[in-house]
Amino acid sequence: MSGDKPKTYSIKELACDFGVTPRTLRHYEDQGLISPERQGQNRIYSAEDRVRLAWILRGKRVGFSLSEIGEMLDLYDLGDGREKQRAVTAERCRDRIRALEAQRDDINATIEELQEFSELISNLKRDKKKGVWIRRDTGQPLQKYEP
Amino acid sequence: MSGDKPKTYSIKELACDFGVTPRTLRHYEDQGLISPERQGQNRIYSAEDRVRLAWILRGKRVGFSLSEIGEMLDLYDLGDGREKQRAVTAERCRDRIRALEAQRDDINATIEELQEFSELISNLKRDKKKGVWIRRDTGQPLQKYEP
DNA sequence: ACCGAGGTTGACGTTAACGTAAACGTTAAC
DNA sequence: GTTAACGTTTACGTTAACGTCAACCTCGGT
Repeated sequence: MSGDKPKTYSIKELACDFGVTPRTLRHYEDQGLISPERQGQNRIYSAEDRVRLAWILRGKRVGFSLSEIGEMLDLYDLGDGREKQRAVTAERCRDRIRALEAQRDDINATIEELQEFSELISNLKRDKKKGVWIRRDTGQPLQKYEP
Repeated sequence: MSGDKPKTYSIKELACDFGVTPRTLRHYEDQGLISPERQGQNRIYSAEDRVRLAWILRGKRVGFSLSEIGEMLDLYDLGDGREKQRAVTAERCRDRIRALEAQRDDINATIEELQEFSELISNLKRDKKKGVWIRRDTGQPLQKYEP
């Protein structure tokens, strides 16, 4: 009735859906990040695999290595479920969060500096007499890094 | 009076100040990211070099490659200062900003998911009868990824 | 004179994350 | 039946960002 054909994907389908190559997916499998089912030899990817892959790729975009991503995915598998183990898992989770927050701060700082700089050079003009660059807003001449 | 000894740094000083190795600094120099002065053979790093290095390392932390960082540093040197060139520079700047903002969104999404998950496993408890995990808050059993 | 602590330049090694190519099997189309 | 389009495994190649090591200089101290 409802779950007749849960929609699966071939390796190439899934790959170009996400803008990567089949080789990449096989590589992720070698690293234990995804384990699609098989029809004979061929890999069959499920909707869950899609979600996992999305996670992996976002992990990559924010700068994690494959093994780090592997660890994080392992967290989702909850280990053996013992209390202690779960406490460790939760703590690792929070570590990651802290690292990500620090990274976000870095990004914000970088954005700000780029923003300032972009505005600076957009507002720059030439003082014909002195042959020097000055800022249209403050009228100040350019300090460091004069061209 | 004011600028007597503008404070310089040896390679090792600067390196451990930033928690990297001298080799790393030489490598960055090979890639054209910093060009310290020389006293004979020895490298002498200035305060400006320090700032540059800080920029480089933050660039790394947010996931840029050395060559990308190189391009960004080149931006600061303003090319030859021609109008067109400066327009290009400013646009590239804004491109970078957009990329960084996208990355920040990714980070935020990842943080949120980790947060949710961390809370989930902290609130998890065992249903002795059924031998299954349920959530302390909702009372719901665990769905996907059961251990 | 000698040593150790710092510096230098090669140059080769390593790791991660794939790319690329070879050699092969399967299925659908012509 | 053969060609094309897909898949498979195995294995070597590549790039980035350094690590590591050798072989050397040079300076202040004892």
